[in-house]
Amino acid sequence: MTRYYKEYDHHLVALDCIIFGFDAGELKLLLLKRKFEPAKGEWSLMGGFLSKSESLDDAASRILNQLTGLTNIYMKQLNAFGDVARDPGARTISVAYYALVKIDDNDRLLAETHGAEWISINKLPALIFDHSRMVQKAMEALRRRTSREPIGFELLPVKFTLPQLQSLYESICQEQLDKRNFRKQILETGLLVKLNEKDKDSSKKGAFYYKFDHKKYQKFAEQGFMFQLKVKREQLIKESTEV
Amino acid sequence: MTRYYKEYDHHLVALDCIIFGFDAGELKLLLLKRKFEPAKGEWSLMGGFLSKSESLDDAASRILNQLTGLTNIYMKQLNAFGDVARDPGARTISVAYYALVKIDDNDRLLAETHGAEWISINKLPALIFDHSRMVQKAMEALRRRTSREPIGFELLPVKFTLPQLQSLYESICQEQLDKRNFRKQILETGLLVKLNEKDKDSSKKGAFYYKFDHKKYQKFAEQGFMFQLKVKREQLIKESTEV
DNA sequence: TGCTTTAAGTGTATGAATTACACTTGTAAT
DNA sequence: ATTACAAGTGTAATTCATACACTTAAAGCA
Repeated sequence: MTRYYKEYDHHLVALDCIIFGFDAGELKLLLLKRKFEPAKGEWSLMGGFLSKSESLDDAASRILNQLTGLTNIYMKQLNAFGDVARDPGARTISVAYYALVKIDDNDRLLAETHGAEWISINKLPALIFDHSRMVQKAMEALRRRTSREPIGFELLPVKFTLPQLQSLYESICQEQLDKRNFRKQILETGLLVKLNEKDKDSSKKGAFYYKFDHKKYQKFAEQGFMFQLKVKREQLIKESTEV
Repeated sequence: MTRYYKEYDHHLVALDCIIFGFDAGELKLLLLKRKFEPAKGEWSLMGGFLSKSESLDDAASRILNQLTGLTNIYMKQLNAFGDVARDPGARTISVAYYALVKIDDNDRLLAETHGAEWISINKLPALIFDHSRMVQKAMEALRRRTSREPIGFELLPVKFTLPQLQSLYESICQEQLDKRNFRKQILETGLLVKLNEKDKDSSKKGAFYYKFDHKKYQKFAEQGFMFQLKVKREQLIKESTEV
């Protein structure tokens, strides 16, 4: 395999995962305290190194799985970060991925055994290296993508209520939405199926559960149609410094 | 520097540049015939390898400069490509960048000495490895970004006419635009300055030259305002499969 | 039992933005 | 002087985004 290009430098390639979850009305990140030097004990994203035999995507999935036990998770590459001194341990290129997971109690347990914690996006501690910048970029990417694709559902349980969904969108956009306009818009897509069952936890009246119609969405997407939630325009414009 | 992480694999890291230009009413890419094995003689993006002492961004700029002699070019990271067998020469991670350049005759000359050619986006040859996929993604990124930021100007001479600008946008969006609506929209931004001079090449009447008001845009951008050209919405939605 | 409390759920009217559309103008060439 | 060609110009119709307030269902408690 390595017959060519012999004369060029070789580099460590890391993967870092920005893992988003939604719980108790808050958008959260799964962070951990670093267990090794350098910067041992400081808050960090979950990361790991690329090995010869795996693709970037595979490596990112493996690393997410190590921490959460989860597979088949919505994951997208964010960006490669390659400043010379970004990691004081060694020259390292890091490819960041963001993941959207449904927080549930099993995963919560596994994460805890790794010393990981779900921390609200509004209360993030300082992170090592350039991890805060990665998080910043991931938030922007998430916002832009959410407005074009129904990825919010990746962060909610299979059954969810409209108030929950709205609250999720509000967390992502960092902005209050009008209840009636939100419901009109989201139901207009025809991608939500109303269930004959209510969530009684958050109110006496109870809110109907809905589920997302993945099959229908699939069909639409294939035909070139895509979901687009219209958040106030200025919001998107502000966030659009990145591709 | 390399005290930590000793036990992990090291990798070749390449940079590949998708170089966009606009000429004769067509959006073009600067491509070259590969001068070395493997895949010698086949069409390829301009690329090179990352060295220990430079950041990804610096390396991408260096590589663009090698081919075109240009500096201070609009360049953005697109994505990292890391399939195990993407380059048959060796396991290589490639970070792709796209660049927007103003094609002019000097650069054209330099590029030619490297065996590079400007080729219309509509007549692209087969490219080596995963370069076609990179180009595909770059087109999508360009489209999305163009609708939010006035980067079209990076592809035109300092002085340009509105018909030229419209033609550029049409090439990028792959769609006909209405002349009156386009002019209204673009002039409404207040970012174009009309010059007292006409381009007579393309018509007897001649079209007034305009230039882009970078300073004014800068001020707007700092205040959170950003240019947004409204291409037909479906267009953008279709293209939004990537971040 | 009925009164209170709480969040869920519902429709319309106004203004803004997008779209569609056709004729006139300026100039060079004949 | 006439022709040919692209540049340049405005308005009306429609669609979309926004703002906004009351009713309903059910639990808890007097």
